[in-house]
Amino acid sequence: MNAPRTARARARIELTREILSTARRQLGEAGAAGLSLRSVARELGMASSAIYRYFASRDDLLTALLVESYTEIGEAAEGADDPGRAPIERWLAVWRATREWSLANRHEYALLFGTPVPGYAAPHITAEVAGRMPLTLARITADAKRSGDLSPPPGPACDASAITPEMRVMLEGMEFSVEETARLILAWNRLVGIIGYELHGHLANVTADDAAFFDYTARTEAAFNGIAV
Amino acid sequence: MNAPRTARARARIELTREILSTARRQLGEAGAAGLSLRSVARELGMASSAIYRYFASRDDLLTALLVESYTEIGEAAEGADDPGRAPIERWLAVWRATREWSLANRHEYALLFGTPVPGYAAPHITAEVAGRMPLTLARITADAKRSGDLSPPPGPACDASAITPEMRVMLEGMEFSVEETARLILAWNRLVGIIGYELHGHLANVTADDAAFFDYTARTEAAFNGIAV
DNA sequence: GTCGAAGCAAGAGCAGTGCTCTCGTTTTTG
DNA sequence: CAAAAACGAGAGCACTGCTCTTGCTTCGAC
Repeated sequence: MNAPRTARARARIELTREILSTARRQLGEAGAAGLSLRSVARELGMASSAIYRYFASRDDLLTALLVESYTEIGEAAEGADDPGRAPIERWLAVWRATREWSLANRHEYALLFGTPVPGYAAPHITAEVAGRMPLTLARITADAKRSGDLSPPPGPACDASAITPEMRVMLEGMEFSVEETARLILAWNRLVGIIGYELHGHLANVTADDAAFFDYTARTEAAFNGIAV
Repeated sequence: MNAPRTARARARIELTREILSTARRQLGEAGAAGLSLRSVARELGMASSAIYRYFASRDDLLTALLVESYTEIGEAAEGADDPGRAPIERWLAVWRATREWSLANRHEYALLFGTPVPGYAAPHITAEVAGRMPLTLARITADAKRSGDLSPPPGPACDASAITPEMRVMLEGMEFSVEETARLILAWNRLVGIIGYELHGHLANVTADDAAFFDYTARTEAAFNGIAV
């Protein structure tokens, strides 16, 4: 950890933070489409060209916000998990915390799981931080399995070749079967998907009580993953 | 059906079609973000301002493309369904057709199920046409139930108040229970969600054989809805 | 048929965008 | 102390969605 030695270096990280935070605020207000580099610069009282000393492009700024958001949703999920409680309680808590973060940060959710705005791939950089939320679900399932509380219902078989070896590495030490891994992937996909449906209005004329239906979904997915009520 | 009487009226619907089709092409190439009204006008050899005689705004054009895409994905799903076959075969065929349409029209998929680009709600206009794809799944399930082939596994209960009465109306005549309805909603959500994951790269380091994992997902969801192998 | 009204295409223009380049100024470094 | 690197500001480019005005064509009622 090298501390900033010069005053200029200190000012740089300070200004970087300020740019990021006002960009975050504008993202929360107008969404990714409404986030304007010039507007951020205007708010900070600097020339728009000066921003480019800190972020190479608008997409770079968005990527920074992407990483920040992944971290936040990961922290929300992890923070809601209390390993001392029963698996189903832990499961529900994490699901609810993820939903609540998403409802409170819908534009950030859209940035993470919506349409990839420009064309950036955001590759391995976010792989670490993007895994925190789904890993929380995996940890709960692994703990339940360790204590013998995992009783998944029967279902279709999944070919082992359908899942990457990287996935096995990511879940290292949890000793999941192929089917258990596949079901975890589906649970993660479900959690993101059902929130997306709620946020994007696809449940508008379908669901009357979104929170209740979300809870039903969470319990359904818990049961599918073998976590008993 | 009033046929266009004047030459002007005929030219109008003709030009409207041309605008829509070149806009659709540009959408397929560059995505919704890259769709430019001026560029469409340029390609058609007309002034950009002239477009506004046919579409009140860029969002209006996008909404027209949205309706068109909903129709296409609905037709793809319906067209893949052969009522003479076994429920599981029908189910898989519809799922695969929906996935294939989405892979071939990823920008259109993004328009339908991705981040709502501007701020348009696109309300009851699309409710009819948006329901075609999920209704195909419902019809298969209803047919299976009618012939006594529906055997859904046990699972959490869903409170009836969580689902809207409109949903009951939409599934009129199919006589689904609350749980069956809820599971259908989840199947529809799953189909869209797992395709979105594949398209947006969330499965990049997770899934090795996307088609195989999709089939596994389809079978899983079939079983959850009571459709036997 | 005539003639006013409506429909239409084109162009200029406004406000905004991302991004680049240049030009002084300031700060850091050798 | 001087060379070098970092920096902020401003002008400018090419683009966007959208509006307004200006003429021209077509339509429909008298």
